[in-house]
Amino acid sequence: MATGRTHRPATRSRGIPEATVARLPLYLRALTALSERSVPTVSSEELAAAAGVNSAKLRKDFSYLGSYGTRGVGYDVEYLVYQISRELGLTQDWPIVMVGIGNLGAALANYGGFASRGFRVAALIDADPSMVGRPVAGMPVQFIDDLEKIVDENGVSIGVIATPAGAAQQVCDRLVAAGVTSILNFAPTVLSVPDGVDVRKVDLSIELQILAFHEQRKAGEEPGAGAEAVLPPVVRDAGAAAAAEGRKGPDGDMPAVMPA
Amino acid sequence: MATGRTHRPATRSRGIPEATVARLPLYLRALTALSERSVPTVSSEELAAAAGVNSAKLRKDFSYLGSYGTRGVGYDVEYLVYQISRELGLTQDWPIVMVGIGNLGAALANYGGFASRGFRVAALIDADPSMVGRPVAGMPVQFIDDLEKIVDENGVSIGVIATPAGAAQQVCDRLVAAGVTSILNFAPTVLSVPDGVDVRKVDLSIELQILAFHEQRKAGEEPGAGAEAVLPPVVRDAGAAAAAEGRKGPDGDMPAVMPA
DNA sequence: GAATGTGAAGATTTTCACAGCG
DNA sequence: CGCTGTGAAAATCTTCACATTC
Repeated sequence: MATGRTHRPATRSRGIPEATVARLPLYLRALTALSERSVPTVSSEELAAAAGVNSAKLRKDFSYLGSYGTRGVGYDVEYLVYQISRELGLTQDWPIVMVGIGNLGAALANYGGFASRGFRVAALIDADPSMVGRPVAGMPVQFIDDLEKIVDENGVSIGVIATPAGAAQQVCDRLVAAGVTSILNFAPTVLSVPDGVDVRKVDLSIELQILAFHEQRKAGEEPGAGAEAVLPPVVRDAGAAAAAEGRKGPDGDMPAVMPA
Repeated sequence: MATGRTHRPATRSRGIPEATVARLPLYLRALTALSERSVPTVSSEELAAAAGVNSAKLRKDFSYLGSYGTRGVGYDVEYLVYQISRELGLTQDWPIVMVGIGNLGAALANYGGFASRGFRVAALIDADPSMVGRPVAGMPVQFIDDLEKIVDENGVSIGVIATPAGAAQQVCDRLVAAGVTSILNFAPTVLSVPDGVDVRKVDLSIELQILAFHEQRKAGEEPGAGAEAVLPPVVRDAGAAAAAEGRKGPDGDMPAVMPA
């Protein structure tokens, strides 16, 4: 590959801010729920509440798409569903392949929300020969040797990686070489891809760690607030570390001994 | 509840920017890998590459934690592992409960990365009586009626929701009432929680939709670049919409007929 | 009157670039 | 000299507040 490396720093998507794009699916879901209840129109205030954002942000977001509302009235639900779907590319059919049909992969394959809304699981692929042929979510698992063929024949451009961390980069390389240009990565690894390939990662343990950070904060804060008794969790044996000389932390203090 | 509502807008965590907090787990993982390979020190450049960020960002992030590096040398791997772990609150033991042991819940329970690094699955809970007692990930599923008791007895402050969307808010309310103050939500719903409770959401289909957006972009762009043949996906029947009057989209044009 | 659409202000995040220390 | 730590600039994102339109 010539210029290829990680990330895509500049290529901003035709004016629509990334932060807005990330919220469009939220709006779409809220709108779909309204649509199913046959609600004809909705105000920015109501829709924002349903989507869990504030109304100014929602209106700003929509302003990037165009003027789809009516002043004094609100937004036409069906119309907006269509416009956002179109913007997100969900009026097309996106065949996807899932690689790595372990616990998580199988759960994802069975997950309904996956299959809905324009995405179609074209194939499930695994490297374990004993998995091959076994039906998961009503579809036989295929062997990884056929990955390139499967991608090619189905015109797949989106791949989902749910393999163990060790296999992820290799699988990723093969997917990319076969023509996949978007990857959703569930393996706890940083994937390196050439320019022009998008990677999104979903990492369960990272989310938990972020929560733990905030949770820790709460424990040391206002002892009256919060819900019920927030009993401070037991302090574990405290991992490992090297010898410190003249380090300064923002707390000022640090543990006198850092265990190895 | 008195003031309670959604989100927590102001309460910035003791100076460390949220964006930085979100990256600390990434650094930690990269550092842990280095540690296992017994690498003693690492430069911001190397570590940044391993974590998939750029080095200026990494150094800035670390500067919020304190001066933990050595100029001309780099960072002591073990020391940094310890400092970041501590900052994230991972030197404590966090008992968590998982509610909703369906496909996804079971997969999560089995997911190793969940149990590692300070998190301990204290209980698996489900509302389906036929699940109760069944062992999942070597642990018997408990009935949802005991939720409050389980949370209380184990001092749980972090809950994971992997129920169907319809049950999520109800489960959330019970968790919060029982004393849980951080929630990781896998159900495709916006959860409403009182102030002081953190919610993080992981949504598989949203991630896919964001990828689809970028994928759609690529198709309409430079037809030479990208990998191999990017065959444009088949256009589906195009969902639903209302009649349009004088709307203007940023493209100027829009479909003449919008199917209902 | 009601609610959108949006400039402008404010806040946060990223990047630059280099002073300062080992 | 090499690499960290960090002010300052740039970019991005959020919020305000109100003119505009139905």
